Amino acid sequence: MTRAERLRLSRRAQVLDAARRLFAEKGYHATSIHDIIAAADIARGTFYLYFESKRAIFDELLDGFFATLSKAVRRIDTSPGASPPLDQMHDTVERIFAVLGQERSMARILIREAVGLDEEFDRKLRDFYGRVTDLIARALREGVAMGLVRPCDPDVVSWCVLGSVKQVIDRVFVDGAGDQDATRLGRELIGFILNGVFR
Amino acid sequence: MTRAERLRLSRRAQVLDAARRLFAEKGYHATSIHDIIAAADIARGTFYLYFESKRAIFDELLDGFFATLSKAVRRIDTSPGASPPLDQMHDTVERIFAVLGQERSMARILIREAVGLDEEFDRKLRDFYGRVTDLIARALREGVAMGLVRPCDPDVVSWCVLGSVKQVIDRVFVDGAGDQDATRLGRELIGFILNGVFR
Amino acid sequence: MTRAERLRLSRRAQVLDAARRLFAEKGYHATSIHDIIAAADIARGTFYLYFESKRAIFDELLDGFFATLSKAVRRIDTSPGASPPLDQMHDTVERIFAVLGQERSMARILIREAVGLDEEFDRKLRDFYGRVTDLIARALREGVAMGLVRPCDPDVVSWCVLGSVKQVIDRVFVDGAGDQDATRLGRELIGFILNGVFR
Amino acid sequence: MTRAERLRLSRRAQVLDAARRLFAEKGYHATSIHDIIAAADIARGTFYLYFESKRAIFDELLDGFFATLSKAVRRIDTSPGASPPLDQMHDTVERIFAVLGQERSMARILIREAVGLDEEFDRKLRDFYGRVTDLIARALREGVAMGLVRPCDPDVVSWCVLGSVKQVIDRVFVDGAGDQDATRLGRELIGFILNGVFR
DNA sequence: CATGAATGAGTCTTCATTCAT
DNA sequence: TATGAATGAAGACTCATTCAT
Repeated sequence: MTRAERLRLSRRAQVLDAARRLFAEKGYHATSIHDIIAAADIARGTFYLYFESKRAIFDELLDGFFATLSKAVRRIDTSPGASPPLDQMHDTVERIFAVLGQERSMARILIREAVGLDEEFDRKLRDFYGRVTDLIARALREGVAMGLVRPCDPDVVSWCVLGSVKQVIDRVFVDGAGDQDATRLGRELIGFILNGVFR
Repeated sequence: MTRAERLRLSRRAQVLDAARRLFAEKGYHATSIHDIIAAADIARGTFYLYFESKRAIFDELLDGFFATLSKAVRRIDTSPGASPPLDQMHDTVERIFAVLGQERSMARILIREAVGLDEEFDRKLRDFYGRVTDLIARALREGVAMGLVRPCDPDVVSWCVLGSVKQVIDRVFVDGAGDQDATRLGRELIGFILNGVFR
Repeated sequence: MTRAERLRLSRRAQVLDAARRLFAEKGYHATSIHDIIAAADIARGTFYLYFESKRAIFDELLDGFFATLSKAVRRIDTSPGASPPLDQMHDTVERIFAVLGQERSMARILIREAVGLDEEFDRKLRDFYGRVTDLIARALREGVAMGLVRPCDPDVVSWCVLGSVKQVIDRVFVDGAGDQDATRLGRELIGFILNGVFR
Repeated sequence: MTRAERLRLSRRAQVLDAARRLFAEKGYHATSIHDIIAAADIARGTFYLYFESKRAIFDELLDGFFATLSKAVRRIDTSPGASPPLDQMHDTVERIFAVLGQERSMARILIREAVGLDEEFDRKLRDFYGRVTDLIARALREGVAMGLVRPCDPDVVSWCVLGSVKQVIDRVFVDGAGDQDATRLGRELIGFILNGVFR
């Protein structure tokens, strides 16, 4: 990598950083290009050298975060040698919480700012969450087949699972409801998902 | 009520209707006053005769829907003569689904467009959902005391319950995932909330 | 005069009154028809029953005040039996001050609000002040002829006289510089006009 | 100064120029941003690049003119070696007339358009004229002490002096009463101020 | 006479994007 | 690459005036 390329990359990162902070803080619409270039300390034209538009930079932030999150969410491995499904579930939840805890701005952007922005973004969100619920539903189907999971509509239940996770994230990482212990939260969450509220 | 008053009301309703449809369709920001008055077939000034601003009309729509929804959500009555808690739960879910089914635009506005609009709206949403989770958490505490509900953190679990409901609503009434049978959905949802996924 | 006519007149007066107060207080542009009808406690349409437009009511106020003021300003009578010119001058100044003292709102409107409103008003003001300076210039010419007034350009000096009077009015009746004794002010003013500043 | 800076300055000047001309011609309220940008041949946004608002540009014009005028008005120097007070007075009047003669638009704006615009502008005018009358009153007091000026209320007389000057300016530079010889006008004006009308 | 709902031209201002240097 | 001056479409909102009742 040449020096120029490295500079270019750092410039990009610098702008992305400023944008992420601002989008999380003020929201997409309330953040102007002016805000971003002021925070990144670059000229107006320079912004458009690295990004096509305001939308594009938001897009990139979101896509990057989808990728990060996707890595945290793994399909449950039910092959003989794998660790117990419950442990895998736990690990996924912990990985998700770890990512969100480190990138609260992105958590906020994902949960608050990207919602209802426009059709394109709505589609992206739907796709991402769709991939997640597909994983969950598939796991549920396997679970049912194995007799571990009670008979249910795996699709509807997968939405419930996703909704539970999202709402906990919203309260904890976006609203910032107290500085909760992520491990305990994960245990409560998984406890609910597995057992519901009944004794 | 005089004829003039009736006219006035219908005018308001006419504008509110157009605004609701547009906000749901295109989102808050993408909907301009121009769009609203064109859809309502009134003059620019007439809009401001009935509403203070674009924000104000959105506010009114949202507040009205909060009121409607609030009526659907009732505290679970555990006094001797009351019907079984489970039935009450079912009824609440059915009432919510009924309201949302009839007012899909408002469902969309609530779930998509009002999220992350600005601090004022965020506060409103937080307040509304806060009231709902308070009701749920209180019911859980009573349930625990009565030995019906397994020991858990009622707050976290109340978020999970809310999240489950919201996500199902999102998929069904906003994305419009097939024309699902509301009663069946309610049963699946409640099944999950009560029992989780475990057999 | 019929009862209806009397009512009509009082209505007019009521509106004129409100308008005068508001124009003096907030200025022509900052005063809206809404302000006027609210203050006069009449309906929007009623305003246009009595006055053609916002401009028209301002016009009427100004014209009325021109008439009142014009009555206060009298040509100096140099015929044999008349009272001394100096006394006449004094009397005119006192009459002007009396009118302005009673109608401070109109004083303010005349000096502040009517200036630079539009060409039509500028012309009206020019005409009024022109009539006044004509009177003054004519008196000066007679004075020169009689050997009372020093040789000078009567036009320029008439402007100076008018300017002196206007500025004193501005300071005293518009800015309200202390509650000055009108008689003393008049004496100082006339003293200056007659003798200038030299000993 | 870089080329860019020079360009920037000339742009500003170009806009200021157009605005000055328009404000003088049509008045503050009748001049729209549209008029200004059309006259200056710039885009709407460009205007706001250089000026915060319509008010701000008017402000700047007025402040600049106050500064120019203030330089023309000098305190009368009565120290031993100074030129005769009368000559100094003459010089000040000539300087004022010279400035106004060259900037008729600003003369009109000062005398007509800035009057009664709003409280802020009224205050500015009052301050400026207040500084002028303070200078005059102080000179008068010294004159009285030196036995040159007849005993009088220096404040009231200072208003008269200001009023005389303003009215002459109004007639000559704003209404444009003939192409008067400024020197002669100055002499007539000073003659009046010093001696009044009496022989 | 009185009303006040309705009108719509007109205003100021913002801001994402372009492009000559 | 980097700059930032320039652009102009688009936005929300005001208010004098009209007219059907």
